[in-house]
Amino acid sequence: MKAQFTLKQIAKALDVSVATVSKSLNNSPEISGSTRIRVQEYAKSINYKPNFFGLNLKTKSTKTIGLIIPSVKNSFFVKVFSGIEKIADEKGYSIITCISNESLTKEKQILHMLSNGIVDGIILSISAEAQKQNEFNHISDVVEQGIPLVMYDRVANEVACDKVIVDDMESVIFAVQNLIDAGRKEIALFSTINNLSVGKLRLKGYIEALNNNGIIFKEELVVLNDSKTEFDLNIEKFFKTNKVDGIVAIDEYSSFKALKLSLKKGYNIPLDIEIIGFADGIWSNRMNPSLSTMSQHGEEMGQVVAQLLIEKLESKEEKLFKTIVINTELRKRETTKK
Amino acid sequence: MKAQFTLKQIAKALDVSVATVSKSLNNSPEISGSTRIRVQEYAKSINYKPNFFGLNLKTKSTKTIGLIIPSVKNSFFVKVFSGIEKIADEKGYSIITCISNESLTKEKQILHMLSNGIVDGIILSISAEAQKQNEFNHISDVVEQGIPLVMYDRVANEVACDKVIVDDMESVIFAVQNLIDAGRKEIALFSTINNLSVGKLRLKGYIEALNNNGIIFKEELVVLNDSKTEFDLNIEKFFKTNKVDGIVAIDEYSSFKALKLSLKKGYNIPLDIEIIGFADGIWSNRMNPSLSTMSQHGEEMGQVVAQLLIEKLESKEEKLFKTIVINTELRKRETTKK
DNA sequence: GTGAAAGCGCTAACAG
DNA sequence: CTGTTAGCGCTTTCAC
Repeated sequence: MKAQFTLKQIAKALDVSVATVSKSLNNSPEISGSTRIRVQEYAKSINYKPNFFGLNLKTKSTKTIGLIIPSVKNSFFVKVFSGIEKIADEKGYSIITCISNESLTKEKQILHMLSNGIVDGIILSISAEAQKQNEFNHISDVVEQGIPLVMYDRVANEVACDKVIVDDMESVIFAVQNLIDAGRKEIALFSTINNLSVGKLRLKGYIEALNNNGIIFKEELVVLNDSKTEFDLNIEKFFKTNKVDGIVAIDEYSSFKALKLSLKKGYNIPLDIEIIGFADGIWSNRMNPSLSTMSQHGEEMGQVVAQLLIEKLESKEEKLFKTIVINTELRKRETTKK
Repeated sequence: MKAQFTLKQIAKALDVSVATVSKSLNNSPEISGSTRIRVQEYAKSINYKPNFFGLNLKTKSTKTIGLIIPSVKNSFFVKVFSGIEKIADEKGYSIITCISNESLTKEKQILHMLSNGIVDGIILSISAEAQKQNEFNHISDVVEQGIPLVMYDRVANEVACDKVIVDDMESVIFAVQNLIDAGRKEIALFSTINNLSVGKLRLKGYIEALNNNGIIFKEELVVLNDSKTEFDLNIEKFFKTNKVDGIVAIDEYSSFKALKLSLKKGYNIPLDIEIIGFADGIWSNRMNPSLSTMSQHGEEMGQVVAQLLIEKLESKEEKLFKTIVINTELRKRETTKK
């Protein structure tokens, strides 16, 4: 790579000092109009760009945010990413994106890598493995080191920091209540994320909703798994042995399985059975029939997360940690009745 | 943010010089075993991390790659990203991800931002706007500045650099031939990406395939658009006035529209009509019926792209520019006959 | 074996 | 108004 131009080179070319060049380019009033313009024009003509490292070594702020995503296979995270990127861009921040791939080891590596001064702050959603093993010290370490950190969606109470979450429990209560109000009696719950905090909260919501309506919880109507392969087996069995008139599926994978297998079983949707899933809106719309979902407002969540972090970065005062809850919303499509 | 530990602090704490600390941490043989170990252990105990900027100001290499994605709404790019990230991670590189949102202005900004030394090399797929306006000077500038750059999927012949593309024309020839071989006579082509080079190549493939089989090209069987809203209008009209027995849809959006509207029209798929799309595999599978697609191997493409760039970064010699073509593959699902 | 010193590109306090 | 100087955190050459 050819060397970039430096202040020194400009200074020599124009026969002024480095300081003069620096000040001119920064529009310092100390410098006379004429030299300022002369320097600026020359800099422009050679396409001068201040070196990122020289710059930051001094100023300490990099205007860069580290983002850790558990998986890009999950379209929710892609949406959140998109929201974060939007705000970051507006505020002049760049994003270094890292994928933990649900691995604890990888998550630790990334966090270590990001805490060398390359980013001003970090945005993080916890990997499945870390949640399963309840290990969060690597995250607390970063916080204690003084790097502003915001957790989203998958958070850990054990870590003292800002958080942005979805009203997981309430969202499922709402979904189940909706089916009950539509006259449904036998409502199943599907999940492939029972290892995640959000999965557990959503299950709680299901139980609560049944309780609220005096409906007895039936173990056989609940298919809870950590993995897709396991789920695939159980769900086939489920449809063979059970007859239900409503399904709430609390993650993307189980949502589409619910739809596919209901069709396969010959159910008329939404007459015989109504389904409410948790899944990407665009794709839910593309289905036949289109799938009703609890929208988690992924993009909005990303925007809120980014705003929260940037606020923190740009205000000096140590504020207390906030937890912001994003409300979900039922998007009725063709798998529920009007 | 609390200050990171620095060499200076370690030096003071251990009552040695900064140079000694630096050398010890870098395992220089100049330093005696005992001090080396003493320094290393102390550094570890305080969780010392070398400052990114101090480091790079001297060495120049950042082990960071800049990635420019036109849109994350397109799952193909998300897959490519995932492949790039995988290889980068393996080779110890970080990724700075930027989204141009199909905007030329944004693309220019990003490129400018990335060429200040923060990244060792750049990976880029051109925005729709740049392709439409045939403006690539901002990209050539970067290349001329000496920053290694690899373009993927949406490339410009005007820019001299490494490229990774898909066999767009051949893939459509293959898809159309497949339908013809299955006895289909009236084959439509749907596109919402007629502004992109890949869209034009795919259209060419369609025409070529018809030619190869002595079938006359009928303008009315082709729905070509730049935008989704425009396409939505035209496609409704299309299904009202035409009867076809095969569809090749060359982008994700038109693929699912083809499926949805064929079902709506009451076609029996794949008996009355066969459909081959270009779309994300996972979601194609989740459809009812599942959609047959030309798989573009997004993840593999990403891996190839990353490998190509990193190879370039790590070899001194100026190699000639390569163009690597990734072969597509027909994934038969339920919208084509066995 | 260890340390002093220069320098990477930039900013900023201070002198002139 | 302009220039000198020091210093950010690190590596590296060269003395000691």
